[in-house]
Order: sequence, then structure tokens, then C-alpha cells
Amino acid sequence: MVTGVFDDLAAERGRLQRTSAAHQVAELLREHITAGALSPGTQLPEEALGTALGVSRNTLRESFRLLADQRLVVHEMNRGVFVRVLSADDVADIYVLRRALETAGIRAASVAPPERLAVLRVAVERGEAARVAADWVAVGTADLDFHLGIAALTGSERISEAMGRLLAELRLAFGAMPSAAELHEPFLRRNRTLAELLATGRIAEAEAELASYLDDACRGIVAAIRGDLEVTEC
Amino acid sequence: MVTGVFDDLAAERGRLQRTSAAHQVAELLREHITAGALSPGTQLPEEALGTALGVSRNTLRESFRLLADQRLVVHEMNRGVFVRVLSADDVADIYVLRRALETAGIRAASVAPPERLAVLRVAVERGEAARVAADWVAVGTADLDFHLGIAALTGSERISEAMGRLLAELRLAFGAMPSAAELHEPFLRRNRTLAELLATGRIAEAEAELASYLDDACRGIVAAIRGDLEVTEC
DNA sequence: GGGTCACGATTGTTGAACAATCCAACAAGG
DNA sequence: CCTTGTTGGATTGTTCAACAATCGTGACCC
Repeated sequence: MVTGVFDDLAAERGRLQRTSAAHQVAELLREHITAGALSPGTQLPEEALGTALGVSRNTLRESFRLLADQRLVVHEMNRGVFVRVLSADDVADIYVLRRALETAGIRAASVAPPERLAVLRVAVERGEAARVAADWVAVGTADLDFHLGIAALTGSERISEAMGRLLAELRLAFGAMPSAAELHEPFLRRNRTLAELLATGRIAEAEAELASYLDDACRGIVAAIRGDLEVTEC
Repeated sequence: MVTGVFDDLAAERGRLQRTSAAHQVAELLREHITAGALSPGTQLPEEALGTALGVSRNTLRESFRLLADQRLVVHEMNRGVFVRVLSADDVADIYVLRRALETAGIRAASVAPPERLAVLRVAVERGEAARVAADWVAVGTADLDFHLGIAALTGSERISEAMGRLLAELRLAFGAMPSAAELHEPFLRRNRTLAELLATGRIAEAEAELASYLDDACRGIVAAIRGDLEVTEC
């Protein structure tokens, strides 16, 4: 295989003109949805949104298709699109997939290049710094970045993308929770211990810690959603 | 949680009027692509395809968005959409995700309801019957159904859907291979042993067998794609 | 109260139009 | 010969206006 002089440039080809009106609108809506500005269940009318955003109905409909496949909105035939509202079952289902992806990452930790493990350490420290500054939004994003990094240990683009979508979907649940800001705080310490277990190669212990971590996290969210205190699933 | 009398009906709600022109066109194209009727790399022009299928350009573009998110086609800005052509790296990447999903299924086998295990046995027997009849297409679909059933042991809709998309993507590679028909034949016996290991609860052995299985399958496809005999990845 | 029906509103789909971009071919220059 | 402008046709990106299909609602009637 001939390796050219422009391999590093070719790798960044994806950053070229990935912008179309539909993509930009989808990105805008995605940010508003995951930030909680558009609460779950809200309908997104084509006419009103189109004029508000300055795009035509057809273009807006293309954006809706993109968002629908990321499960951020649901498309009901002849009724319109609505911001997704997550049920408790959805959250439990999401955590089954999340466990599969993160477990795969941990099992690949021993053969992962060191820079991928460094990403984890950075995310942990960023989260702890944000807690000191009482910036709970930053604590949340650092937490999500940490777990995205765990899945990325596999080195698989598809796993990273699936994990990214999964976390974006979870943000829907966060936005709907009371005191969502401090939600991630109790898990900061566990992230650190998880990172240290991985850095020192104690894979089996890390896997057990992850399982316990995900159980607790899932129970917390499901309990908050249905106001119940006893949650058996997850 | 209140469990109603119509839970089984509610589960099938999705089969109601999921038909829009865009969905139907996407489904049609999906079948043609996975069946190999549209070879990878082929461009799908909007004007020509639209008139050929009797739908307008806007509707066709909506179908393209759906197919693009399933990775069956790629959408290049201002150039059009093309049937996806899988690289060897893509196949390797797919198998990393596939291993994660199927491993999760095997680990859930001990708590999975028996009807989910029965699905596996049915798929194995269907494959063996198809081999006797020399119906290689049926052998292939039975093989894919078997592994879809393994992922479905998790009971997670999202995992099942992710696995379904993954297998549809893999079909792209199958269609591009010489003698793709008999490709699945050598794995029939291993499917049976895997099913028996799961049925008798020997989870650890099943997990090891699956790892070996996926290694061999991935190596075979990657070797076929690049015409190389020595494949180190997977 | 329950059922029917017409109405308004929204979505589904089409067709045409124009701007923007790409691509291949060709011309010019070193 | 190779590289660099330039041109023109073809395809895509986007908008707009229109109509059909469907849904939700409220009035109306029994």
C-alpha cells in the first residue's frame, strides 16, 4: 500500500464542508434539546419552526429525519415530531446497551494506546476541578466525556459513535430530573478509582466496579423518573 | 406499575401506518442494496431514481437520509449519495462492535427467558435444513438470524436494533465477495455447538467459542476484501 | 352522556424554479 | 509534458407555492 505525504491531511477531510442547512439546523435543535431548552414532549411544528429558523419546510423535514434517527425526537405519522420523552423502561434499556459498550472498552484497556488512557485521567481531573468551582454543568460534561472515553478504548469508531448517541439520549433524562445539576457529583470519586484501576491494569476489578457503578446510576435515574424508591430493574 | 390487558396489542402499535412514501422507498432501496442488486459505489441520482420510482425529489431525499443513517449509503455534499463501499477497516470496526453486542447477549443467557433460547435452536435447524436443500441464501439469513438472536438475549430493543443495522451493513461486504453464497456454510456447525453451550448454561465456554468464531469470521472477510492471505487485525 | 359530522390546522407530497457546486473538457502557459 | 485557468453542462441544495390526506376539536343532535 502506498502511503503518501498527505495522509495526515486526508484524515481531516471530514472537517470539510460537512455543513448543509439541514445539518446546521439539526445541530442547533440538538443543542437546545440536550440542554433542556426544549422540554420532552414539546411538538416541533414545521411551519412555525421553519419561519423561526429561516429555512423552508423541506429543509426542516430533513433535519427532523436526522434527529429522529438519533432518537432525540419521535416522528408520529400525520401528527408531527415531538421532543422525545424517555420512559423508565427506555432508561433501563439504554443502560443495558451502555453496559455492553463500556464493558467492551474496559476489556480493551490492556491493549489500548496510552493516549486513550490519558484522556480518562484528563476527564477525571476536569470534573474534580469543576466541582471545586461549583460548575455543575462542567461536572456533568466531564462525567459524560469520561465514559465516552471508556467506550473509546475499543478504538472502534462505531462504538464511539453509538456511545455518543446514547449519552445524548441520556441527557434527555437528565434535563427532566429535579436537581439534575448535582446528579453527577457522587460519581466523581468512582470515576477516579475506575481510572486508577484501568491505569494499573487491574481489569477484572475495573469491570466489577463498572457494573456496580452502572447499576447505581441506572437505579438513581429510574427512581427519579417514576418517583419510586424501590427499583428492581437495571 | 399498572399492567394493562392490552400490553400485547400496544407492543404491536409500531406496525400501524409506519408507511410513508419516504419509508417505503427507503425499504425498497434497502432490499436492493443488501441483496447486491445495487453494487457498492453506485451513485443514486435524485432525478433519475425519483422518476423511476415515481416519487418526487424531496421525498427521495428523505429516504436518502434514512438510508444514510443506517450507513447503507454515503452522502457526499454537493456530489450525491452512493451505495456504501466497505473497506477492510470498516469490517474490522464492525466486528469490534459485533463482539461487544453478542458478548453482552451471551452473558445475559442465564437470565434470559427460555423462548429467546428457543429462537436460537430454531435458527440453527433452519440453517441446517437449508444446507441440505443447497439453498445458500437461506443458509445466510439463518446465520444472521442466529446471531441476531444472540444479541437479543439481552432483552434490549436498542441492542437488537443496533445488531440488525450492523448485520445489514455486513451484507454489503457479503455481496462484494466472491462465492458469497457458501460463506456461511463452515459456521453452521459452530452455531450448533454455540447454541448447545448456551442451552446447557456453560456461559464461559460459550463466550470463548464466540470470540474464536468472530475472529475467524472477521479474518475471512477482511482477507477476501483485500485479497490478502495474512490478516493480523480482528 | 354519547355519537356524528363538518371545519380548521397540520402534515405528506408534488412540481417547478433558481442558486451553488462539482466535474470533465479544453485552452494557455511555463 | 505537466501544471494551471477557464468554460459550460450536469447534479445537487434550497426555496416556494400548491394540493391531498389526515388528525383533533367543537358544535350539534338524539
